[in-house]
Amino acid sequence: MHEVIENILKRNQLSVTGSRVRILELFLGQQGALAHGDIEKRTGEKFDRVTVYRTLQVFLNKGIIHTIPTADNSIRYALCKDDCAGGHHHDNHVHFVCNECGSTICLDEVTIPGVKLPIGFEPTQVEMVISGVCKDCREK
Amino acid sequence: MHEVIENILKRNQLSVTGSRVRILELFLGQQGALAHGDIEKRTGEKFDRVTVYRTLQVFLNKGIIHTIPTADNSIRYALCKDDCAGGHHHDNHVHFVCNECGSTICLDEVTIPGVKLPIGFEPTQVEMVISGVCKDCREK
DNA sequence: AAGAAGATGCAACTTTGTTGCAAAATCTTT
DNA sequence: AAAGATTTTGCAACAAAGTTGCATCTTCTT
Repeated sequence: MHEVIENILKRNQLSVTGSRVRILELFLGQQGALAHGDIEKRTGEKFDRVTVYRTLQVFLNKGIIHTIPTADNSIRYALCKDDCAGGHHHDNHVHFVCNECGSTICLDEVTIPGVKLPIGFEPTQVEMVISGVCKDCREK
Repeated sequence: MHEVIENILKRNQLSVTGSRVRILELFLGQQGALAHGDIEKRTGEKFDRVTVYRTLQVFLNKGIIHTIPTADNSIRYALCKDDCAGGHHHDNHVHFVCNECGSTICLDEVTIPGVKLPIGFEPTQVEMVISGVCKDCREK
């Protein structure tokens, strides 16, 4: 596990530091997405709020994580699949937000269908967020 | 114009007040979506910040406007088409965010295609946001 | 092991959003 | 058209979220 994390960091020319390792651990340890607040809580407030902000910012710039749009105000972050290059990365899967448990899940296997835009509009990125009840909550 | 606005308000059992009229004017006077900040600026800070928040909240509850999810943190609001009933309204069109001019546009004529979710997931709402370059910016 | 480069924590601050309450505006009724 | 009931508004105070500068501490390089 720690091997994998060091790898991610080094591949992106990032130094291996406590907060970066811990935050990547969190992302790797679950399939869903994390909001800033989640991360603060789950690290046991071990790192400064500012450090978490800056770490996430760095990960975003490097394309290690991506943001997920939500209808409510909160930014969610999720790990990118390996082939996301810094900055412009391709994040063409559907995101699911569960209204019961609040978790956000990347449905990597569900590809976003194409749409035909009116003439003149030139798309560069497509996001699709589906909210409802997730598998785990349905089974309860 | 004012006729139309009064109509919207009365249809929703809302009293006709300065801020409500002005804010609806803004929405009707352009095709895109507005963030809270836009509204404050364009009203010339004539209304209290709190009033704007509360007005938007009321419009949301009545289904006069709807929110648009964005990957950055800002909530955008746009007018609903007439047939949105209070609370649960159907907002099944694609939203477009222009990276040049920053405007958010409802593509009412583009319907969100259906997707097949993995077993167990039960969707209640689907949002689709496409970013890129809008028609107006392309033509420049 | 030492120096350079980079990351962290702290403090102070800005921006964004919320709540309670008194004053003001709107609507209803006569 | 005015009085009273009901809503809405603005203010103040607060809470939460995010940012910046700077000194200190870590990490990386050689």
